[in-house]
This record gives sequence, structure tokens and C-alpha cells, in this order.
Amino acid sequence: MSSYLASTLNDVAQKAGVSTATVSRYLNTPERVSKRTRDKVEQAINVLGYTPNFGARVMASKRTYTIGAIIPTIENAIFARGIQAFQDELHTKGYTLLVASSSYDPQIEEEQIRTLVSRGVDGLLLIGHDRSPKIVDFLEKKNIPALVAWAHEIGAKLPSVGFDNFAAMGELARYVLSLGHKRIGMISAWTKTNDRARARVMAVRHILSESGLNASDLKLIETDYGIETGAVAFEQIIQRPMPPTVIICGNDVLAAGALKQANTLGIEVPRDVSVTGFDDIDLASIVSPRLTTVHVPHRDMGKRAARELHHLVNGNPPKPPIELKVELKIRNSLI
Amino acid sequence: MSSYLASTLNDVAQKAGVSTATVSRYLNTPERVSKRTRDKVEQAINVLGYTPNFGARVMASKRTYTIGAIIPTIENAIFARGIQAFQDELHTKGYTLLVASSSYDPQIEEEQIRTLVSRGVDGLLLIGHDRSPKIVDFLEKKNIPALVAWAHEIGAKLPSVGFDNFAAMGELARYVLSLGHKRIGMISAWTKTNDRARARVMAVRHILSESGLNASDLKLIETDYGIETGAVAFEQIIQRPMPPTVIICGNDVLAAGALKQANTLGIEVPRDVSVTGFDDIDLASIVSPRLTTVHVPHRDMGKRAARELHHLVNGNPPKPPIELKVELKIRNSLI
DNA sequence: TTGTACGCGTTATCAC
DNA sequence: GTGATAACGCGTACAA
Repeated sequence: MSSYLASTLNDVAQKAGVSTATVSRYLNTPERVSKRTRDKVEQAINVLGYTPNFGARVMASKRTYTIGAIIPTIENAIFARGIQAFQDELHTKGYTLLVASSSYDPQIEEEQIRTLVSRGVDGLLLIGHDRSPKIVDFLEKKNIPALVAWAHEIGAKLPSVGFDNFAAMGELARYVLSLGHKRIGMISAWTKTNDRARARVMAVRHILSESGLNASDLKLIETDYGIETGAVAFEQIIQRPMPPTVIICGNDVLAAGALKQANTLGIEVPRDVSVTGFDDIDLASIVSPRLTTVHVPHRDMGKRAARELHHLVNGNPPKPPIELKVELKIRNSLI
Repeated sequence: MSSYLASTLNDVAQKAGVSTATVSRYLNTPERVSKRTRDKVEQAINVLGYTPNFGARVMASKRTYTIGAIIPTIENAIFARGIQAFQDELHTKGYTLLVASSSYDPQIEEEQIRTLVSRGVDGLLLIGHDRSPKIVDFLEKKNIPALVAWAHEIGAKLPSVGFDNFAAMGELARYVLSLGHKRIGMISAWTKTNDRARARVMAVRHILSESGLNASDLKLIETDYGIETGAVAFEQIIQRPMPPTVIICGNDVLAAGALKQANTLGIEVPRDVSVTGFDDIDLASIVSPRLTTVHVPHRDMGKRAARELHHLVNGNPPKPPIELKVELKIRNSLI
């Protein structure tokens, strides 16, 4: 039995009766090859079913036209839309996107960064600013441009395209308080290694004390990301004595879980308790009651991120953090 | 200004005072290097911040420990859970997953396949069996194992891990008819290049004629994948004279759109019209009324797929198609 | 246990 | 327009 061996530039060159240099030129700068030769090469390539070897190409040219993105989760919708837009924009510029996910684990994120870098990505998209300085240094040393999305922090080491999580949640919280709520509950993703979650919690605390309420009275539950975990947290928080009149959720997915559990427990939202979300993913306008939430321009963010990273990859200097506007989306889950 | 150059095996070797071969051995088979040498090399690697060059490694070893997956969409939740499980399982085996999306376009899928192959993936996960024989031949020629998921088709060219879309939808349709429905509407993804969608539509037609109804009476609308498109289709279908008493949707996302539009139009589900879905993604149990749908074991499918592909990549022969069980999930959107 | 030397498939620099 | 040929960074016989 003879195992098949992929054909190479050399094979094509032989079959076409030209040199490897010419085939390479045909591939990269066809306009510098005569029509006659072009046809011969094309023919040979088709017959052999030749495809360039990526590894070799990278080694010889030092450029991969590949961008890597590491997102906390692909399983939930939060990043999907933004990443899709990011990829689409990149595609128009001739770049390929490699997506990896870290399961919200800094350790895994670091691994993934190293993997993608050793794979020769030309640039990297990361979510949020929370990561060890060591790995940021590593990127700097390797000369790999990295861009942060979904966050906005003046003075951060890496350039970014994102929004001010603190201000955005602050606006929502202020609106909540303006409705007269005094007993506030909050369900958040883990804040320890997640600057977005942390900023949102801090914002609520801040607005609370700003309004003369006691920030430490905030009933906060931190939990994994998911509908089920949101449901569990809701039940815990609502069954305390003197339960909150409103539960602010750190994102729409947790809020959807809360809504679901409320329904299961026979608690009516917003009559018995109000619920809010953050992100305005599709889910938010499908659940009932529809979620009052903060609209994040995911598509725009993805597109802008692609452009910025493209600039960086082409040697342009980093710009100051780019801030995108978010918008309160008032619907029916909060009264 | 001196631009940074990544350190190489050679640099490490020099700094450690050993040969490149020894450093390479340290990296790949540390047990064959003496403790003393190991320490020296380790030291040098840390000082220089060395990371192996992936391209070079691939060229020399012919193995990338990388698996590619091409899914129709990353923006919607259908594939997310399965792919996450796929990745997790792969990770435990030391493989990295590269995900690309085709936007349900066979042309783009083909491009992506070629891109991933030229990047040296060891194996490929594809969704469904619908694709040109040319590209399948290409994979065979290149000796890249490919596994199909989300579908089950005896006699198909590629091995698969999936479920029988025809049988599953047939079961649901039979149940629908048993409830007494006579006027059936259906909203489906485009069937032309999507074997899963096609099988589901055919199943409904089949059950219709099996029950003595006229299969050609099925009010069918095919549309793009999405909540909004589902909503639009629902409105079109429901505003005809003699509208259906039940609308079978090809997937949960379309069904969610239908539900949303029903709500907007003041049509009550299931009192005025029943709606069913397919997939049982999170969405299905969050919308109200909760969706009657077909539960697909996404996680299990992803995990099994990872294992099968791993076998293939390691040179084991393909197994016959693996069929996973699906399950009718009876909830509130159908009476 | 360690080192030498070659090959992997491509691009880029020169000549021609 | 085209052809030699030297890199690129690593793995691996083979030799020592």
C-alpha cells in the first residue's frame, strides 16, 4: 500500500516545466508571470491538486495573515455577535481568524495565548484587561500586537476598543434607584479575574452610596456564567427574609436564568420583583417580560476592533483607548 | 531602534552550551536528557523567553496536534454547546481546536476547508454531509481525516457522529398529527445545501402523506437562519386565509422568532396556533410558552465526535456512522 | 547521553 | 520573465 504524499511547489514546477521560483511568483504576484507560463502553472496545479504548505510559507515569509482571538466562552451568546463581525471585517482584509476559548480561566487564557503566538498569529484580540503582567510582557517581547475589547480603561497597558462598564452599569443603577427601589440584590459573574464583572459590581455599590444607601447592604451573589447558575442564584437571593425588590444581573444570561426561576417559583416579574440585565443579546427581547438592560454595540465593537488590530499589525502605533457608547434599553422587567 | 527578534532553538543551545539536538530532545522527550543538561536548558529557555516556532515544527514533524472545525454559524447557539464539548475533550488529549464559520455557504466552507488544511490541521470536523464530492476527494487525497457531525446517513462517504434528522422530525410530526392538527405550516432553513433542514422537511411531508393528508398542502417557508427571519416567516404564514393550526419550525431559533412575532401580533400560543422547535437549546425552555421541541444531545455529540476524530487522526480506520438518540421534549407551545 | 548534518516546502535575492 | 540558491527553525537519523 502506498500512502499518498501531498504535492509540493517542486512537483508543480517540474510538471509545468518551470522553476519553483516561478510557481511561487505565480502564487504571490501573478502579474509578474507571462500569460503562457501562468497557464502552464495553473494547469499543473489543478492536475496535482496542489495546496501551499502553510508552515513552510510562514517560515519563509514571517507573515501568517492570521489573527487570534481568545474569548472567555463560545458557549454563550455574549461574544458571538461581536466576534462574528470581527471575523467578517478581517476576512475582507484577507486575514483568517483563529478563535480559542478560555472558560474564564486566566491559566487557560495564558496557555491559549502562547499556543496562538507559537502558531505565528500576526495579532491577538483579548477580552478585558485582567491578566498577569508576565503574559503581557511576553507579547511585547515577541512583538505581537494585542488589542483588548469589551472594556475601556484609561491608562491600561494594552490599547482597547470597548465601553465603560462602570459608567454603563452606573447609569442603569441610577435609573433603578430613581424608581424608588431601596433593597437591591445583584447576581454577578465572578469578579476576581473579570474586570468587566468587577466594574459593574463596583458601579452599583458606588451609586448606592452616592444615593445615601449603604453599599455594603447590597445582596450580592457571584456565580458561574450560565442560565442555570442564574436560576440558582435567584432562588437563593429571593428566599431570604426581606428579599430585594430588584435584582440587578451582571449580564443578560444570568438575568434570563433569574426570570426562568421566578417563573418556576410562581414569582411574577416585575410585579413581585424587578430584574435587569446587561448586554442586550437576542435573548433579552425574547424572554418575557422583556429585559430592561444595557445595549452594547457588539457588531460595531467587533468591526472597530478588527480595524484597529489591522492597523497595529501593519506597524502603526497604538491609539488611545476607543470608547463606544452604550445605551439604556428600557423594557418590561423593571418597574 | 533595534527591533526584537524571537529567539530560536539555536540561541537556546548556545546559551546552554549544548547542541540544538539536545534542546529539541529536551522539548520532546525530556526523559532522554540527563538531569544536569535538563537544568541548563531550562535555565536558558527561561532567560531567553523561548517559544518553539510552530511553522518550523510542523515542517519538520508533519504533525500539528491541531483539529479544525467548520460550522455554519458561530453567531447562533445551535452549534455552540456541541463545539465547546468537542473542544474540551480535544484539549484533554493535547489538541488545539481551530474554529471557522461558513455562514451556511458551501463556497465559503470549501475555502475554509482549504485554509485549514494548508494550515496543517491533523483532522477536520464538518457539519452535515452536503458538500461537493470534489472537496471530499481533496481531503482524501491530502489524507486528512474528516468526521461529520449533526447528521446520520447510512452509506455516506464520510464517517459521522450524529442523529437521524428524518426520524427525529418524523416522530415530532407524528405526535403533532395525533393531536388532531390538519392544517400544518412549516418554517425551515434553506434546504438546498443543508441536509439536516432537508431531512426535517421531508420527514414532515412523509408523515403527512402517511396519515392520508396531502403532503403538498404543507405551507412551507424557507428562510435564513435567525430570530428576525423566523418572525417574518411567521407573519407571512399566519396571515394567509385558512392559516395553519400548528407551525413546525426547523429549529428552535426560528421557533423563537415565531413566538416573538405571535406575541407582537397579539396571537396567543398555543391557544390560537401551536409552534414547535428542534434542538432544545437553552432558548427553548426560556421563551414563553416553553417550546415543545426535539432534544439533541449536543454535549455528548461533541464529546463523541472528539473521540472518533482522535481515533481517525491516529490512523485507525473509520467506524460505521454512530447514531445518537434524540428525544421528544413536550412542553407548552403545542396543544 | 550528546552532537552533526540533512531535509521539510516555501519566499526572496540575485543573476541572467 | 525566469531560474538558481540561500535562508527560515526544527526534528531526527546516524555517528560518536
